[in-house]
Amino acid sequence: MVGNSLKIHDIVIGRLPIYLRALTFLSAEGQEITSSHELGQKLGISSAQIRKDLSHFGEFGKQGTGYNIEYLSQQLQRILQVDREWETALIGAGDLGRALAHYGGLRERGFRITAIFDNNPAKQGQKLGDCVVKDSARMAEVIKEYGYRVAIIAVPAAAAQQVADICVEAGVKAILNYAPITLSVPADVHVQYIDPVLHLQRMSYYL
Amino acid sequence: MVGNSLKIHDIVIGRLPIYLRALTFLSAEGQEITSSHELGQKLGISSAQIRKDLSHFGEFGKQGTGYNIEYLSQQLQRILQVDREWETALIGAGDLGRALAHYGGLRERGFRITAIFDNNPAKQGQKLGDCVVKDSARMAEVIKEYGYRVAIIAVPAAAAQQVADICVEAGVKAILNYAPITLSVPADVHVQYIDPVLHLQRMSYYL
DNA sequence: TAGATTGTTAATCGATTAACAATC
DNA sequence: TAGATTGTTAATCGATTAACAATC
Repeated sequence: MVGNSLKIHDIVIGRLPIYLRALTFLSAEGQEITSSHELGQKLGISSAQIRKDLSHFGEFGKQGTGYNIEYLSQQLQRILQVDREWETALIGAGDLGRALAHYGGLRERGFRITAIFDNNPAKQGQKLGDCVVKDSARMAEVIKEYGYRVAIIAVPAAAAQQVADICVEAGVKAILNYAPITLSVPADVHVQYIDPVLHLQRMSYYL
Repeated sequence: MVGNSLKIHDIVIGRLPIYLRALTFLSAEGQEITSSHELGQKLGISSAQIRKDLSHFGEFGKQGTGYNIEYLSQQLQRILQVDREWETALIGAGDLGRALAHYGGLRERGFRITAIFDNNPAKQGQKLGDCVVKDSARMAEVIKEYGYRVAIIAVPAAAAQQVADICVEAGVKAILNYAPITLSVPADVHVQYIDPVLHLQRMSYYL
């Protein structure tokens, strides 16, 4: 059955990119067909869970055969809205900003950094990846003019909330925040966090 | 009641570093006391959940008053085993490795990169943060000799599984993996993943 | 056909929350 | 005391899994 009207929970959405990543990997290896069992084995997820997750969005497999990798990839890309390229603003041109600007994996998977801001005059004018670093003072103006809806915050913790406020005010609806603080944003703005130390501390508990 | 014998679930462990981070932030602002309600407000987590999570490990608050921030911080650090410094090996001295090596936040919060490896001869011998980049060929030897139990993988996807295998064989028990693939490791080895694109794709679903 | 695998149901399991006695 | 907040219980809510008919 195609998408009954019950709300799909975010935890399900969170697994779709993992499935997509695994499918892309298999495809690159030349494989054409896979099964929920094989995918589950590789990802450490039960096959039932994978089938259940996918069933929220449609029927993508064939009984007895499994899933066509290319087709399922395309469907997941469509569902996740990464069958297009999202212009992404990057705030912060430090070491981390530099790494992100140079990372080709973003573009391959639906996101392209096309504007970079930093408040350090020494960085402004520098070329990083495809972009020239702009003054942070122009952030609101540029985000509004080009209609950026996705931003990556890679500035120190002390500046992150202020940067987020400017992004939100300018129309950004999705923020990937590398600063080690929880941001305060309106309910219609999505935030995801990356803080390596949280992950390390979670593991050191078990050591 | 202090730690009844039921297993504490990993999802609870995963929130403790977030609480610790918020407490450190409040402490830096000069605040001495907080409540589950205040913490929850700042983090977007219910106060009941915070109290429940903490109750797995002991009684850290006072009725009518709340929690002493310094005391609770210390207790969380002890529980998470970050009341010490974990020597951490970093594999990969590209842009990302460089950003990690320069990032002071790791050391402040319990993890210190004291060995860096790269298979590119041009990188070997370079100084990055406190370390000189070593040949990846020496990885197993160095990890064994100094007893590293924590490693950060910041190499391209194609090399990540092989690097993980070497780390595991040499005794590493906790891996933070930045490569966009799911690693295959023995059950007693913990892996955490950071892939910015997974987060971005999770948000673009809603745009 | 025989074997394999899907999509879905129902049962189980785990996580979250509301509520409140205890008490600072 | 009066007000506030903890730690804990019980109820609710959500997520996962086992099982299987359908069918390729």
